[in-house]
Amino acid sequence: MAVDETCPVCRTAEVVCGKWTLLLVRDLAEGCSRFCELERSLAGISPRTLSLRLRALEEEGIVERHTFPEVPPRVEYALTAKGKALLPIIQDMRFYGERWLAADCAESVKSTLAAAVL
Amino acid sequence: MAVDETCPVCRTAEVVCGKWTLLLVRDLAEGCSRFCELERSLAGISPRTLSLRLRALEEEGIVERHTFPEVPPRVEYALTAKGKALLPIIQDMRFYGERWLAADCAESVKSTLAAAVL
DNA sequence: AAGGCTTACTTCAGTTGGTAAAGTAAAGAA
DNA sequence: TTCTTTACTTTACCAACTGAAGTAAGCCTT
Repeated sequence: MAVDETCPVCRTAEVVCGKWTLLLVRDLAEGCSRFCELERSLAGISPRTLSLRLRALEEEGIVERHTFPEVPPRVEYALTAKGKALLPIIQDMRFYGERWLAADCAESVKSTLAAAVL
Repeated sequence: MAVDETCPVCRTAEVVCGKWTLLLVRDLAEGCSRFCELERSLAGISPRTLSLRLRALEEEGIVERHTFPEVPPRVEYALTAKGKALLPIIQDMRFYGERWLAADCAESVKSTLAAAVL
């Protein structure tokens, strides 16, 4: 990616800015732990991307992977402490989305005005 | 992108998860306002990407653009209130980067252990 | 008068990252 | 014997990003 490694914001951006990464962390935090649960929860993700993302996050020490030698195979994923430490970012994103990116877009102007008043 | 529009985290992710977007917002917050300043600050960004990103952020109401009809041309960019509202996310990312992604990678294990102790 | 200077871009060809659809393995159930 | 389930991988394709170069516009030097 060739971004400045001395900047902590850049380092975090490299970890976090892949598509789906933060949504995946959120779902893991909310209790989804299996591949197909995550696949269903992240409607639209391709299994290839989910697989790549999980592997990358595992390498970075953000998720832990536990395999159970059963049939059909069972694999569970969980956040490490390093992964859970990302949750404040997600909480800020939730707040921002609620406050500034209203689901019905006509409201966004109103809320901008409301913000100016507050 | 086909992500769930009813989820505020997803809505924010769509705005924010382009490469460079958050770094650009950070630099705008820190006072960079002109195209070439941003280009220098975001070492490695292509002018095409910077241009596309600025336009997209302008459309989303995150950045304001002011052109001055001078020669050589001058264009200044600034964050709107909606743009400044992204700064807590960036602050969290800075904290995460400092705490969990140490510049000298050998330290990351140590800091994980330190975290477990705290 | 010719050419260089600066800023703020655009254009083009090429690489990287993500998607869609299908395939694989393994063993118990019908 | 074929069907099911889970957790993927494979292949081919498309969209986003990169790097290098080019453009416009007018003041400044030679």
